[in-house]
This record gives sequence, C-alpha cells and structure tokens, in this order.
Amino acid sequence: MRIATWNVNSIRSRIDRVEDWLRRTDVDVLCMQETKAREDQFPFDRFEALGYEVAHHGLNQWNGVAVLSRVGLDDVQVGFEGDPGWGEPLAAEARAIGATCGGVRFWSVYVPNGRALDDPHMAYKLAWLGQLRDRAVEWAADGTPVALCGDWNIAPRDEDVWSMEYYLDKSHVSPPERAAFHAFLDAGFVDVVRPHTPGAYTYWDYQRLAFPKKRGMRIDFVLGSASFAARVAGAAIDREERKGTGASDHAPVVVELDD
DNA sequence: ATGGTAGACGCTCTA
Repeated sequence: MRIATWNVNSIRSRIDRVEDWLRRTDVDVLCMQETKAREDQFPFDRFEALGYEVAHHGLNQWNGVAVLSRVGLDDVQVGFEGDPGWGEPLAAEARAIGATCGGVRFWSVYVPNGRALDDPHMAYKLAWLGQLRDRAVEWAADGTPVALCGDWNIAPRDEDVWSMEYYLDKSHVSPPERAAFHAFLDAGFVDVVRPHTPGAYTYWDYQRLAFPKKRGMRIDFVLGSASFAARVAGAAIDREERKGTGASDHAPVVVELDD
C-alpha cells in the first residue's frame, strides 16, 4: 500500500495539479491539509472519478483536512476529543479528520501555526498538540496501526531548517514546540520518513525565492505507531511537485507500506 | 537588483 500526506494550500486552486499528481503517483491513501474549502466547495466528484472515497472536514476558507482512499474508508471522525478550540465563541477549527483505510487508522492533521513565541496562537498550538498526543496514545493502545499524517508546523531538529540563525526566536523551532513534537516519539510514535530522506525539506516559503535558494524546512511528518512503523518499506519527499507555477508551498510526502 | 509570494468570504488576513 502506498500512502501520502500533502498540504495542498487550497484544493480549489490546486485541483488540477493534485489530480495529475494522483494519476502519476498512484497512491492508495492521501491525507490532505489546508483545503481551504467548505464541504459545498470541495471537489468530491473529481476525486471520486479517480476511484477514491473521500472524507473532508472544512468549515470556512481556512484550514480544512481530508482523507482520500481507494482501499476503504470507514469510521470517519471529525476532530478529536479535547481539542482546545480557538476563537470567540471557543470552537474547534477544521484541523483533524480520522478514517480507517486498508486496516490502518489515518489521521490527517493540520497543527496550528503558532505564529510567534509570545502570540496566543502559540499556547493554542501547544495545548492542541498535547491533547492530540493523549488521544493518539489511546488510539494506538490496542495495537491498531495508527498514522498521524500532516503539517506539524514544527521543525524538530536544527537540520530541519535552512538556517537556525534565521529561525532563532521565531516559531517552529522553539524548545516548547520541539518538546510537544518529541512527546509523540516518547509515546512510541515513529517518524517513518526521516530515515529514508536524510537532509530533505518538505516546505519552502513562497516569499523571497525560498525554493530556488533551497531555503526550506522539514515540517510535514508521518508519525506511525509501532505496528504501523514496522510495515514501512520506504518513503520519499516529492520535491519535484514544488516546482513550476501553481505549486503548493509544501511537497507531498509518500510512504510505502508492506502488506 | 540586497528585493523577490500566494490564496482567500481580497480594500486585509493568513501562512
């Protein structure tokens, strides 16, 4: 089974490229983030025509997450218990959706950005991650293969950013964020892509010619439970997909699983 | 040339 995760940065503006990529890459399951669409705006028909079942969660023009599958799509769950929420009134944003596909419990997650170290969004990000970790431990407790796929908005290691000097005192690399990420590893989840993609980035800012200057970050991850990680045969970051006009600022991340 | 983007409910916010 081939699975992938991809922050598409607006499915409505990206649908042609995503469709081309699916035809080319032939994945069985795709977790998408930042669809930036309500349910009535999401192009379900385009994916169904390619043979995928689709579960999408989108409330407005921000966030939005989806799971596409051609190996079954069951027990869809929108959001998770304990999501701290955001806004007034406090409410969960469209940042997580779960579905069981081909015997694996997938979660497509779009972790809050955090924005800046002293921004209220940072406390929200850390609380959100803490709750997700607690739920993830519960989901994996009975040995079910669980894959937490998405845009984590954290660069866990210094080598995951093009310049630590540049990111010093900025979001994505701070000790509390890295601790929140590491809590998943401490709980037994495994970054299954890193061993197969040393030194690679998954995201390049649209600004300041970041892509041609190779100024990227590794912030998109597939964290697998032990039983999921044991089946990983390979992984790749499709840097080619970041090229050209109309590209998302994130590259797709692909994982190959043994049956 | 010391800047440079992109997408959305676009005259401003988010990343």
